[in-house]
Amino acid sequence: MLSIGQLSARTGVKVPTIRYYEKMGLIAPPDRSVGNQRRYEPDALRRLSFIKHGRDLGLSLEAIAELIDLADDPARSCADADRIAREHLSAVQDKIARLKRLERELTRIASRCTGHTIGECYVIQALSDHALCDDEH
Amino acid sequence: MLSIGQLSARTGVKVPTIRYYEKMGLIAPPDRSVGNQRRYEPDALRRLSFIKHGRDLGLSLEAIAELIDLADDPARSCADADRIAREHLSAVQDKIARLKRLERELTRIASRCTGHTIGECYVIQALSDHALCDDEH
DNA sequence: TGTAATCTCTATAGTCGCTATAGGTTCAAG
DNA sequence: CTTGAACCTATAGCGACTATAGAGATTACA
Repeated sequence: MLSIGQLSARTGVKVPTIRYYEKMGLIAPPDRSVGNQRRYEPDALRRLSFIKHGRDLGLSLEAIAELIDLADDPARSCADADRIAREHLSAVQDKIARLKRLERELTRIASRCTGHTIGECYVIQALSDHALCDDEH
Repeated sequence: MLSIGQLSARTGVKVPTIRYYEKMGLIAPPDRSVGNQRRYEPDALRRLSFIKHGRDLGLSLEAIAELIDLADDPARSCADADRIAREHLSAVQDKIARLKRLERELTRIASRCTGHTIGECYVIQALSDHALCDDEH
């Protein structure tokens, strides 16, 4: 039996976050000690690690909840889990593409700075005038 | 004189967002019509476009507020504006690097799916077992 | 002038995924 | 038995909006 602090230390998920996951229905409410403190079965380690792993990969709690449902029923088709992963992958790829455009734009803006006064500052000028941009954003 | 709806249409910033920016102190409270509706000078177009442009580049409202302060005082050194842009640039670059690692991992996970049942699903297995991952995240 | 459609007003609550705080209780070690 | 750490609940805050409700203003047209 683990206290919430031990569970936290072993999974790297902070204590208030574990309680938050419980409230959100991602982990089952555990048994309590006589003094009303949470006591977890070792099994909780696996489930919480699953959640943390998904979060580290950037999945939403909603997506993770869906995957937990799936994982609990090994007979079901894998297609849904696959779909969730692929949808997330394409969201990540979109984000990368957008950030790369921003990176180009910011590099261009920052590199033109002549180091003098605001009146001549390219950063400010570029923000004031969209026409100075390389592409649409 | 522009109504808030006209200002919104011309800048692409939604009406409630304009009011939100006003409450946050990013734009000055405009004059009002007899019936208490906001009426903007054409000048507001420039300021709001500046804000929108910064947001599109991913700057925080705080950073934008700082830049507005700078822009209003053309005699000051450009160094601060340059610093803000460069700091943001390196945050963007960090984000790109992290997302690329996720992309690799997700691609790997999703591509191994055999299309059968959850019991064999690599997506679920990978989430359950960190040891299946290629790198730390 | 009337009326209808659209626009605008304020205030408040919700979004996401936590994190922080306050004020109290329980536990484990010495 | 005492101390100090860990734990409890409930609530508020973060950033940057978005949505809703219920009321009032403006505009276009007949």
